[in-house]
Amino acid sequence: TITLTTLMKGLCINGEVGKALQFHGTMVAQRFQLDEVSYGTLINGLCKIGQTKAAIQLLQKMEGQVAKPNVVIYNTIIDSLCKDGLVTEARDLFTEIVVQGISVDVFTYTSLIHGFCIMGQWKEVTWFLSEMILKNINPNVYTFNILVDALSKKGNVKEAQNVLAVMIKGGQKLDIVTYNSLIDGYCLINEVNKARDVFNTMAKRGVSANVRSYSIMINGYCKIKQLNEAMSLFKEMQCKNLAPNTVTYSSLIDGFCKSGRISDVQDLVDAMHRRNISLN
RNA sequence: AGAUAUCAAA
Repeated sequence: TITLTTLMKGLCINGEVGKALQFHGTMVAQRFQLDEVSYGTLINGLCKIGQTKAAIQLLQKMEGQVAKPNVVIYNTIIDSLCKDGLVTEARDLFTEIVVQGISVDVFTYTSLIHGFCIMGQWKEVTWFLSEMILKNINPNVYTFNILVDALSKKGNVKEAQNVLAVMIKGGQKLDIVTYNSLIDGYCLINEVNKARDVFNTMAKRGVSANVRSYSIMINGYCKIKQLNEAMSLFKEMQCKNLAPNTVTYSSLIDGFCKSGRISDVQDLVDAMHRRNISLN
């Protein structure tokens, strides 16, 4: 079963969810018992290609099986519903499984909180946050990062900073995603110098910038037309063996275009070709 | 030894 599940996961990663399902069908026809992890793999495969409906159908098929849906499978579906913006449906499913006696966990709450953040439903965000804490399911770095990101995107970096303070007080280490989210928050309100401070502090705290951190900073500088600073970070990242990607180049190209520096744009496009970075 | 949650351009 483990071997077959690994194989199906491989097919899903390759974008061949259809083949994985076919394979599963063949197994079932031969009366081979698949377990909940196998079903979880397929359900996740469907969810990740935007087929939440089909995933739910597969979940319903499980209900008459020996392999019963577990919390991981429900978490997968709840997350997918949230990402589709169907937070009401996600919450209904959550209520239903709690009634069924399934022990929900930090994944369940984190997905729901993310969903309500995306929808801007802050009342629900705080509700689920307090509920999980009451149930002694402690928010982890993923949960906190979602809050930092959502507040930053809203332009509320002050509140985002408060979340960082809570994390530190609770002994939760900040990671690269925490910093990237906050840096982006400052860039979005055009406080690029503040963003740079956070970027520098992060290194001092032993968290090294990744390609995304550089892309965020470069984009911030491009948006305020500080192309020299953008280019200097662009060079710096490459000294650190961080390879700029399509997103990094897009920010730079956009910045140079808007400043009418077409020959610099040409150089960037040439560099992309040389490095086999796909243009989109 | 196998399945689920967080961050960047347009």
